[in-house]
Amino acid sequence: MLGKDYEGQDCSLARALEVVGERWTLLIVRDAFYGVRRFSDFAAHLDIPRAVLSDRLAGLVEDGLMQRRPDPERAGREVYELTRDGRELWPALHTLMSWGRRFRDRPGAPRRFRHAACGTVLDEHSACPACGITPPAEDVTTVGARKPFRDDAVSAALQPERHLLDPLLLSDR
Amino acid sequence: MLGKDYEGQDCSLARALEVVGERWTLLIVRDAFYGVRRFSDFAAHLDIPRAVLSDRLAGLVEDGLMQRRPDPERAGREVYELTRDGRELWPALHTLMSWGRRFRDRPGAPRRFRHAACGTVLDEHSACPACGITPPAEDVTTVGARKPFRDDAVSAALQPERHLLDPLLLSDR
DNA sequence: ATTTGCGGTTCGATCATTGAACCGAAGCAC
DNA sequence: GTGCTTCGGTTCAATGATCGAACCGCAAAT
Repeated sequence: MLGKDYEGQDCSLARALEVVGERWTLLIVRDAFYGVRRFSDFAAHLDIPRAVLSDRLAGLVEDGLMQRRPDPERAGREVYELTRDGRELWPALHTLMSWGRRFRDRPGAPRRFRHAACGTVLDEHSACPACGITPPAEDVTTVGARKPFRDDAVSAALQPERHLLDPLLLSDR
Repeated sequence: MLGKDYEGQDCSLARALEVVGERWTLLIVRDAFYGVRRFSDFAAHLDIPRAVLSDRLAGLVEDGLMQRRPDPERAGREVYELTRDGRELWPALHTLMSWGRRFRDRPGAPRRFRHAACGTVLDEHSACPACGITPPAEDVTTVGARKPFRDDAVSAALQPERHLLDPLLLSDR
C-alpha cells in the first residue's frame, strides 16, 4: 500500500484523509471557500505546480467535493465550485485553522470570520458565541485580512471583508 | 519549495498543515488520543512502515505536540504522549472525523464519542448538545467500536468504552 | 495572421514512502 | 555467562509523488 489511501484503517478519519489529506488539497478547498473558482487564480494564489493543481482538482471533482463546469462569463474557461459535501467541510477546516492560529502563528492579526447574520466573530470551534449555532459557510464573512504578504491579484482581491463562497471576480475583460 | 512546508502561504491553516498535514500524522495523533503510547503499538495498529513512524513521532515531538520519555513500567522502552498543544487538536480531529463519517463512511455503526460528565454523544462539531460546551479530550469517552475489522492486540484493546488519553495497557509482562 | 492568455499535459530531476533487512540495548532461560 | 527474544529504532534499494520548466490546443484580442 502506497499512495493516498489507508486501507487498513476502519475509521472515519482515515476515510476523510483519503479525500482531503494529500498535500495542497485543504489549501485548495480553503481558497474555494474564499471564492476562488478559476484554475489560474488557484495557481496564482497558491504557488502550486500546475500539474499538482490539475491532479488535485480532478480528485476533488471525482470525490464529489467540487464540480467543474464551463465559465458562464468566458467561453473556453472552466470554473471549479464546492458542492454541498465540500461546503460541509467548513467547520472542520475552520477548527483546524483556529488551532493553527492559537499554537502556530507568529504574532499579527490573522484572518478571522464573522457570523454574517449578527456580526459576531466565530469562536475556535467555528460556532457563533452570540447565536449558539455553527453557521454554514454561506452565512460567514471573512474579516479583512492582515497587511499585504503576497502581491498577486488574488491576495489583493481577498483583502476586504467578503462573504465566503461569493465568486471572486478579478478585473478581467 | 518541496516537502512539508507552505512558505508562500500567510495562513493559519498552512501553519497547521505543516505540523499535522503529512501522511500518517493525524492517524498517529488519533491513536494517541485513544491511549496508544508505545512505538510498537502504533506500528501494530496502523500498519505504517517503521521508518515513517519513527520520522513522524520525531516530528511531533520536535513540534511540541507530543513528548517522549522512558517507559516507567519497563526500562529501555519509550512512551510518546500528547502535550497540551497536541491535546488541543481534539476538536479539529473530531470535526474532521465527523465529516468523514457523514460523507464517506460505508454503512455501519462507526465510532462515536460521549461527554463523560453527562453521557451525551457529541455532535458533529464535537460539542455536547446537552451541556452546550465543547469538552476537552480528557472529558470524552469512546463509545465501543464496531465489530472486529483488524485482529491486532491494539484493536482488541480499543473495543470497550474508554476514556480518551487513558494509557492503553496491553497484557505485557 | 499573429499574438496573447488560459487550462491544462508532458518531461526529467529530486524528494518521500515503502517493505525488508539490519543493529544495539534490555530481559529472560539456562 | 551464552544464547534467544523483544523493542525501538536505522539503513537500504525500489517505487511513487512532487517539483519547475517547457510544451500544446483552444479561443479571444490585436
